[in-house]
Amino acid sequence: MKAKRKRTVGQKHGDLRNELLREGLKLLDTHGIEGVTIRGVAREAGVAHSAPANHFRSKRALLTAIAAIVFADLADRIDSATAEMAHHTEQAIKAFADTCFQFAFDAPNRYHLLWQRQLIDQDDPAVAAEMDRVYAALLSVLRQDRAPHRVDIETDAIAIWSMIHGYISMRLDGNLVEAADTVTNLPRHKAILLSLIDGVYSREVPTP
Amino acid sequence: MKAKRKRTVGQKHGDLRNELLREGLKLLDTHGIEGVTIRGVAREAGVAHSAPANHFRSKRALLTAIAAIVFADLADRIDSATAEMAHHTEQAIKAFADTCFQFAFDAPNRYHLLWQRQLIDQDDPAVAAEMDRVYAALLSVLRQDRAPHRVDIETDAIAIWSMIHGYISMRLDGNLVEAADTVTNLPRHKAILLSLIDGVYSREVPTP
DNA sequence: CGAGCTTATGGACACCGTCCATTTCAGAGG
DNA sequence: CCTCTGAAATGGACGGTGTCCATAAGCTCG
Repeated sequence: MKAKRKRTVGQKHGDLRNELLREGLKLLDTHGIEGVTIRGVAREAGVAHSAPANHFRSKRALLTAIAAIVFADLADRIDSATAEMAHHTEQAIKAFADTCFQFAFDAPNRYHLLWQRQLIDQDDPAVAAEMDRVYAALLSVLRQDRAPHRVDIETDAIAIWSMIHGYISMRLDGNLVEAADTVTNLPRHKAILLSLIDGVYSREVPTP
Repeated sequence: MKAKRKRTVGQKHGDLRNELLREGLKLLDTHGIEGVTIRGVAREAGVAHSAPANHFRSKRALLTAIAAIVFADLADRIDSATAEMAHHTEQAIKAFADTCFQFAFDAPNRYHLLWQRQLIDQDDPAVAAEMDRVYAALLSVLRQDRAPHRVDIETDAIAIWSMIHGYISMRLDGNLVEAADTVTNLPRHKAILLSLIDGVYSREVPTP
């Protein structure tokens, strides 16, 4: 019966893989994406510089594994936030957007990592699964309590996600906005964006 | 009178600085942002690995100079595209958005570089000036032919830019969209986005 | 107990950005 | 004309990185 048993955790170090991931998240938060390095996480974990190679075949694989954790966290938050609003579509959309805002502004480095195709493998099964959970949550919110005269749900999802992600990116990267603006006007901007999303949700079908 | 004269161009190499920038743009297009390296541009230009140090104090300075060129190109395109529509606000907004789409999908690496705060110095005078030109073009478009019952122009600008930049980022990074979708549906998505922008432009004032 | 596999180690290599001393050379001033 | 100066280019060095390699250590199971 132990034939298919999971590998025993207690090798030399015990649980180095997760230890490396934890240190990677710490470095990500404190020193940015550029601060996450194979030798760095090894150093923080107190092992040789080449030890991580046994758990991650490349730096890309390490960052991908970290991104999967971050994605799962985001998906969890979105799920629980929208679940409370399951029967109120408009509130659920707001909850979805607000969860994204909160997450991105609380941990900008984590949010950034998720979309860096150059650095992570978005086709990785774990990453793709968690990304699908986020997308599925948005679709699920849009699916319920739906007016009959709308365009298809995917189109609404693309539009809403464009606005949410675009505003977050603009704020995190400082695009086209004065620096003074970025701190003081966050609540106002959030309200505007949410009203915009309302507009998307209740607009007519565009002429094709 | 020659005391304040500009430095003669014909030093040893003649025009190494611009040569390095040209090679940098080539590497950016062909090998992505990660492919642009000080030693790389020096190699392509046929000079010593430390020669660029005389013209760019750091890699950040090199990438910033490249970004300034790219920004200027984008601003030029936007200016000429919107100038033709100077008396038709709705068409001008579409022209602005379409120019951004075209630019980003034609040269994704260049577009990406513009917003990488980690890599370039957005407070650099040249970069900031060109970024302001883009923002000014959007504001100028919104300023003319304006209905009286709107929110302030900056708010509209933020909303419109969020959608344009968000949609581009989503497409370039493959966010939440199936790969098959990304190629086939571009014209459709563009139409949808433009109709969304119309919605922003003609919406009512949100409750503050 | 010993075989075998996984894991950890330390060294090596090729890059990279940056700093440094040195050399080269165009142009200014005597 | 000739020297002098200072910017530009060179080559070497250092520390850091990702990746590969041979080796050693430790656990599991036959």
